[in-house]
Amino acid sequence: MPTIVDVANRAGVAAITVSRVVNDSGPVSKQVRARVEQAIAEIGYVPNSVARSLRSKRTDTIALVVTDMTNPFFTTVARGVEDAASDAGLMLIICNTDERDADEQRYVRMLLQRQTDGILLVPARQGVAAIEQCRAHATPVVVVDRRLRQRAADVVRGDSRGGAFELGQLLVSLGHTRTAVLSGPRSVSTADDRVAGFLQALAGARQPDPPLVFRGAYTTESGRVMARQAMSATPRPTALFAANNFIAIGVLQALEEMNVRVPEDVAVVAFAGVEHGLGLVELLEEVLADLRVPAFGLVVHRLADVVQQPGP
Amino acid sequence: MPTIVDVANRAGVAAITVSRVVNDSGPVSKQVRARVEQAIAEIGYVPNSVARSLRSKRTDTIALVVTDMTNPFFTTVARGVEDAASDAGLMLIICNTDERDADEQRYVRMLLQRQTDGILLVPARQGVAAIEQCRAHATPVVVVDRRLRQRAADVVRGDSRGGAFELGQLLVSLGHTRTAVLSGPRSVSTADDRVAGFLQALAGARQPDPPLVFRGAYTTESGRVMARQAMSATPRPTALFAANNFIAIGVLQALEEMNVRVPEDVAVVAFAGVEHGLGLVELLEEVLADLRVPAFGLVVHRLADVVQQPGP
DNA sequence: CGTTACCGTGGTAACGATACCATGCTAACG
DNA sequence: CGTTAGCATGGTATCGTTACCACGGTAACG
Repeated sequence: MPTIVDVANRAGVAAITVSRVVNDSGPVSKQVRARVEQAIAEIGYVPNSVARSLRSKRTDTIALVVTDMTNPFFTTVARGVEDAASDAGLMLIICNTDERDADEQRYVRMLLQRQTDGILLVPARQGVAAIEQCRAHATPVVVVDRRLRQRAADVVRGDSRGGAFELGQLLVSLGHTRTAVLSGPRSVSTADDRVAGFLQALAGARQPDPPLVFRGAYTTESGRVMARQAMSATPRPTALFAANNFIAIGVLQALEEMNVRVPEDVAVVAFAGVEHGLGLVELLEEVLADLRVPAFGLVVHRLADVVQQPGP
Repeated sequence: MPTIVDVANRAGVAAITVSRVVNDSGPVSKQVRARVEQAIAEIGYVPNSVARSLRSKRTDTIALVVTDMTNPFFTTVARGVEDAASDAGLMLIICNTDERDADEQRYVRMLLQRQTDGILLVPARQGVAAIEQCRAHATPVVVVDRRLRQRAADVVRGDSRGGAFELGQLLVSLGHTRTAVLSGPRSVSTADDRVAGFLQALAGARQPDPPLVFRGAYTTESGRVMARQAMSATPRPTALFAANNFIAIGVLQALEEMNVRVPEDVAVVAFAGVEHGLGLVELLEEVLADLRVPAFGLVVHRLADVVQQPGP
């Protein structure tokens, strides 16, 4: 593989001059530039970003660590991030943690070793260890789609509580008297917030029977299990609220297996639509646009209702 | 950020010895190993993969270039690839070309500069330029989900023609007499193959009216347009075959807008299910397992019916 | 005309790690 | 006891690029 020195020799200049031509990073006369460009074309020189990164300390690479990129919400987020990254000349590494803390930390460690310029993290739980690692390495992190107990990092997230509140109100307005919320793991902030928002909406409506609360995982399988539990309660719920799309799929599967018709026998609503995430995608695109400039420690948070300010 | 030399100084050994401890790449006595490990812990040393890659010429990074990761088929593929890569200690970069040759080439150029160890490519068209670039750079490429005219690279793909043939047979067996196939762009092999397989199934069934063929893009919008065109043909088709999931969504949207009921008024089938891709995902996982060992020039193709052997 | 200022170019030393070769030392063996 | 083998460790060069500093030359300016 030809190197910058090969180009330099062929063009009869110094390596640094070739570098100036390639990166447009200094003054080069028209003639020399032409000679260098010709030499590059002739020997098929491709600059080596690894060597460049070693000197410049920038890899022009960012990472998105999600729980599962198969979830359409995260797919949409990832696509938005990739578009923005691409516009900024960055490449995107994607990692799936499946909500496992150990994998999250393993990925973050690998990303730090690679000198990734910045990390967008959807923490499995609270992500404290991972965030701490990044901080120690002076690598910018932005937490996506999760609220943090400690204000350890900048956060960009959708409004889980508000969305769940609205869905709860919707069920109330439809006249449902016995509802169940089927949510994700404890200490995952979106799962907590969706339960809280839902219960808040129901609390105002003085129902004869209190809403049922189930906590499982953000998976289809868990959705099935919780749906069966919910439907065997007395009195039987007339409406189910699935806290994410996978749970919703599991719920629908279980109901079909049980020959329960939707919506005739039971109503199902879900915090699932990608539309809930669209604002998030746009926000992330802006985050990335900023990010380009010095680094991305200085993310500007724009929307107070969907965004949590970083700690002091 | 502490370097290997800092660790070495603190432990009172040479840098190379620290390297041996970190990578387990040579004999180190128990005592020295302990001293080094303590020094690493004390100063929080994190190895710099960029420097390592410069010497070792391996980045432990591969890339997946798809047309659109939002497409559930590619999402599934990407997830499978990421799992396999992760098991092999590799990280995964994802790129979206949106079927644009220019973006494909731009991404491949960037990936080559970064010394990516291997590229999984879903070509926008035939991908000749991109494949040629990789070859010139001696970087392994595997083409995914597309048939190539020239046998320029190893290929792993699903059976578009066979799948479409089966769907065609299904419609025939249901008694449909006028069908339409709504497919993707010309010279995209899956789009061509799905038309061909479908027509082949219909050809055996001597229909009163020939099947209609529409070619657009693999997008929702194009699906809507083609659906409207198809439904205004005389005689009106009794069944539509959407060649991918986005076209299928567009078709269903258009039919709803037109107040055409599915399946009462018109049947809709689609080459859309991720299930069509599951075998592909497993194959890719095996490809990656192989890849780990020397590089991945030597991909073993296992399934004659879904795989095309590389040229000599 | 002398000074300042910048343009164009190059030399050299890093960046942080590892490949390669060398060396001292202990253990095993006939 | 001498020789061989191999373990444990280190020195140095190198991967390909860019940061930093230096330097000659020309143009602008008072």
